[in-house]
Amino acid sequence: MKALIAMSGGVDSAVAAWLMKQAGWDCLGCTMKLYHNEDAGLPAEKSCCSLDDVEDARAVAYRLGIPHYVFNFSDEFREQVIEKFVRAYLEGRTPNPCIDCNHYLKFAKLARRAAELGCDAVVTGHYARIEYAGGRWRLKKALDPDKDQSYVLYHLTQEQLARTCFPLGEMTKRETRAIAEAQGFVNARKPDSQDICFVPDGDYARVIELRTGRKLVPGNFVDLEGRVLGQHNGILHYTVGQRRGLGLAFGQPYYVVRVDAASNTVTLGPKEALFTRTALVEDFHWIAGQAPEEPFRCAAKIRYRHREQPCLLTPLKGGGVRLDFDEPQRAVTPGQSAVVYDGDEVLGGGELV
RNA sequence: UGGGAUGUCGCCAAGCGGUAAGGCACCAGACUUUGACUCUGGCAUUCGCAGGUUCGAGUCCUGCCAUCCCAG
Repeated sequence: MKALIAMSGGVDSAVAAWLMKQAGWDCLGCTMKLYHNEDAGLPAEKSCCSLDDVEDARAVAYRLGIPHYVFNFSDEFREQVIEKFVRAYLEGRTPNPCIDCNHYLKFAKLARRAAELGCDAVVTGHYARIEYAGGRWRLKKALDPDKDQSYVLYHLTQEQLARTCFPLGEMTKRETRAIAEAQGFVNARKPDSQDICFVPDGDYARVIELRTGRKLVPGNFVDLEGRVLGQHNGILHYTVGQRRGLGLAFGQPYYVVRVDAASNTVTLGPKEALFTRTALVEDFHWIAGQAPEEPFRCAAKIRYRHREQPCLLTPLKGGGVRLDFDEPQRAVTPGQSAVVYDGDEVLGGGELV
């Protein structure tokens, strides 16, 4: 059996490759070139596919004695991830580009490439598990709850799951690092990645300005009743639930409650104003392949770093879903993804409206 | 111009003779394969200005300045 290993240059995918090799697979390593740092006007460092990272991946592949390729997917990445990211912000939403990258690049573009190369499976360093049970493939949370990344994988289909391996699904980060250390991988102590890969310094607003050539338009901060509280620096600097950077003082912390692109307005309010019980999700993708007919109870995550919350899911006409949480949830944010779980299993997900 | 009130960190605000609370904002760090949130730490040698009383004044006295309110 032959596997194509997506090696980012980080420890996780390096160890994933090692594990596959140990399991007796015929391994091919590859690193996707997703963007050019220069596009963001930044030096080539601290990102998931800079030159250094490619070199790290290559070094690990060499050590494992497996071939290593670099695929230039920058066109697809720009069209499917960066442009969508920019569009979302201009419309007042808050995107999660990692989800799109998995959806369109790793498990679509890369998977097709794998097939062309005669590989039976695509392998990544994600912390998640895949199981076949009850007549279908199931995506499940990683055993290590602190590292679980199943949230960003909800777009996977039955066909993709059948041809994907997540060797780290039952590992803890500690174990992963220990293996890397034992194997003498150059990236054994490399820090975990963070931030958006194509926005290494965290200033996403600047990247958007740079890419659109659009000057940000200041507008009003308003309170829940519509009264003007002050001026903002352009809608894309704000996201629902945000506290810092408002520059306004009211005896208590104030947060962004809503961002409205049409009126170029950012609504602010106290913490209590952020809680809502109902969330609407559009274009819900069901991993099993088909949507249930009836409402049912489950648990849903509204953002990456949060524990799923119990709720009632109601399928809607048009492929969407309504989630009614048992407890009001903080900062339901349009553009972020809601992912639904049944215990350890990911049932599917979609974008919050 | 009379009468009243107030002037303490960017904003709000304790303090009432004993040597500047707190909140918000802001900054830094931590956390984090999205944006956020959160957490920890930092942040007025100085109290509108100038004198005076006192061992000692943001706190008392005098004058000035500024702002607000009510008169007119």
